[in-house]
Amino acid sequence: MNWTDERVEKLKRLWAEGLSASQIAAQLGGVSRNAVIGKVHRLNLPGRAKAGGSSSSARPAKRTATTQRPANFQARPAAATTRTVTRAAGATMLKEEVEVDAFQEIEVSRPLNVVVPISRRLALTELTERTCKWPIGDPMKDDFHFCGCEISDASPYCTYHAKLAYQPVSERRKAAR
DNA sequence: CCCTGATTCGC
DNA sequence: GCGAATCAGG
Repeated sequence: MNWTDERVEKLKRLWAEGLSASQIAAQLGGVSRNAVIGKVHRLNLPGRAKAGGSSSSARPAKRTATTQRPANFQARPAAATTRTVTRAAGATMLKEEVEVDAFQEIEVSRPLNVVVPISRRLALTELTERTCKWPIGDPMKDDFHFCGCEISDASPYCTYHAKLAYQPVSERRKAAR
C-alpha cells in the first residue's frame, strides 16, 4: 500500500479525532501501526502528549474519543444534536428523539462519580478480547461501530454496557448510546 | 502482557 | 519516504 492523497487525508482526520495509531492502521488497512506513526511524524502532525507515549487513558492534555469522562460532563447536548442531524426518516427520527430524552433522564439521575465510556468507534475487525463489543448504530449504515472501549474482566462488554446487556430491551433503550 | 506513541536506521 | 524493530511508558 502506498500513501495516496486519500489515505493521507483519512490518516490526518482520524489522528485529529484522537484514534490511536493501531486503530487508524486497522481502518486504513494494509499498514501497521508503526507505519501510521512514522507517517504522522513525517507529516509533522502534532504528536500525542508526553514522550514515551501512553495508553489511551493517559493522554492528559488532549481530550479524545478514548478517554472517559464523568457522566454529567455534557455528553448529552452534543449527542442530541448529532442524532437529530444524522437521522432522516420520520419514524426513525421519532424513535431517536425518544431515546435521547430517555438518555437525558438517566444521566440526570446517575451519581456524579459514575463514568460513561466514550465509544472508540471500532469496526468489527478491530475488536479484540479486551474491547467492548456493544454495537452502536444501524448495521446497514456506514457509521455502524462498536463501543470498543477497554474492558478488564471476562465480560464481552465494558462495565457500563454490561449493565445494559442484561436488562430487558425496554430498559436498555432508555440508556442506549 | 496488554496497550500507547517516539525514535532509529536500513532499505 | 517508508516502516520494522526497538524503546519507554501506563
